[in-house]
Amino acid sequence: MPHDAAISRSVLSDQVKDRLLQAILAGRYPPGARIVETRVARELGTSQAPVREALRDLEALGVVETTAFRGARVRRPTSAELLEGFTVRAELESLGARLAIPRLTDEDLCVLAGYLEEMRRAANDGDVYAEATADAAFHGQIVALSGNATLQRVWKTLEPFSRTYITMVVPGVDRRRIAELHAPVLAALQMRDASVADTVIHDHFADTAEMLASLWASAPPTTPGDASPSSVPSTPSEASPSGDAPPDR
Amino acid sequence: MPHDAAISRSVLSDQVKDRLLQAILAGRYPPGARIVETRVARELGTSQAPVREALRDLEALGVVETTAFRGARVRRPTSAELLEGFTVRAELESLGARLAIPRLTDEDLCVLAGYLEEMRRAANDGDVYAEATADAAFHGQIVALSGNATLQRVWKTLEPFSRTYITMVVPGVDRRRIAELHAPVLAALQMRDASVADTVIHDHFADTAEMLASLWASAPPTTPGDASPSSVPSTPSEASPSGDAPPDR
DNA sequence: CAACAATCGATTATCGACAATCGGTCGGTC
DNA sequence: GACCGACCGATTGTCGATAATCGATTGTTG
Repeated sequence: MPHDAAISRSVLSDQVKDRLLQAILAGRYPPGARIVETRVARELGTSQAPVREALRDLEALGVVETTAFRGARVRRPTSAELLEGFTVRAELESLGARLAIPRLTDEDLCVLAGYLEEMRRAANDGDVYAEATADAAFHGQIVALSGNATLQRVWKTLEPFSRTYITMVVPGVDRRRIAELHAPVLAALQMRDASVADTVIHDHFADTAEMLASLWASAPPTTPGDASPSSVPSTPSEASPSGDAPPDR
Repeated sequence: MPHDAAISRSVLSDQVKDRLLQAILAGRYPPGARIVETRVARELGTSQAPVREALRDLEALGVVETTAFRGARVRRPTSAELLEGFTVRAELESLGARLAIPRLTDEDLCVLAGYLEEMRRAANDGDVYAEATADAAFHGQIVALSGNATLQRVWKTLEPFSRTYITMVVPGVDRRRIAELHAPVLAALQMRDASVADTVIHDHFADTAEMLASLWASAPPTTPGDASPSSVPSTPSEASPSGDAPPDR
């Protein structure tokens, strides 16, 4: 009953969107890289139209940024912008928790605990992608359990934006520590204490922000010669990460 | 030049988007009405593509709802959904105020006061559209002054959704009273007291919600009998001008 | 008469082609 | 030699046409 996003995959635009998002999350198309409609269309064997729509969707998600007649490029949020995102997410998710708590069933809590367990496992195995997915699922589940569809809608436009860059911009972080940051949140929900949950969620984001900030102190993500040196190689296209002017070829 | 929303209007999709949004806000295309791409394209003398993109944008704004292969229709949020939106907005805008207060200049406060004055004037003149615009500007200014671009982005995806239905679904409300609901918010900002602002903003939305709820008690917007069929009789000559009689009355 | 399958009209999703626009380069002028 | 304006290649924005899909209708069968 809950799963509704499995069928109707016959819409090309959606498939293209997923492929592109996956490629961005995987590190191809690093921040600042340009995404050319016609080229993607050729590569995927489709027409320009589905790619175009996919890019529009990605723009709504805040993953890419498009300018009229100048095309789309992967957003390169400044560290300040990422922290901003945390501030907003803390507010939204603590609202979500507050609304969810009176409605929580034991089953819901089991699901959340399962995501946390999955995060730990993935962190131990070094499976960055799986961990990011479980992380997103954990936070998303809290918002979903709030029963507030509008909150859910707003949150969904915000989440991929932060997940993208947490996954790739910060290669040196201790993933196990990130996983453990979620434990107090789960605990607060298990106690069904809204006030504690509120505090703990704000702390969660503050801690994460602090962790990122300390990393940036040594390897700021906005300086040239920056991010993801290891994960860029695959595509034939250029995508020189530094200055925003990668003159093609 | 600071004004950036005047130029680059050569993009048809944007023009179509504005036209459609305006038409929806004006009451043509009442909630639940279907919007047919090809028909709109014919009416506006464009191709299907720009209309399609415009609809995608409107969907991102939450104004319309599209299903694959079944097209787009104007969202008809339930009263519960609208209240949900208020809950979220209260949280976002109180965050905005908290962030804005340490940065507020006297000039900023004058601008806000100006919007409030404009609301009062419009409410007295019975200019519903102008009042809704000033209302949106007031709230938007608070969020803008927060200096948090992400917050602003998220808020912008939420606001038209509310505004649409406040403007049109609630014809009988006392607009002057709504305008006055903003006074305490301005006062709190003038005192630069974040805690008071937080309380007052939550109250503002709670009051608005209560006002709407009491109106719905007499004329609930979701009752059966108003469903789309009768009201959208595909009259080939579209949209009888000036208040194309929304279903109920 | 009810249930079901094939068909039809309407509309969306996709395609391939074309025009509009951008950034940059090359040549000309002072 | 520096500044300015017209071409150039590349890419996006728009178009018209076609294929794919949906909902309803109609005809058939028990």
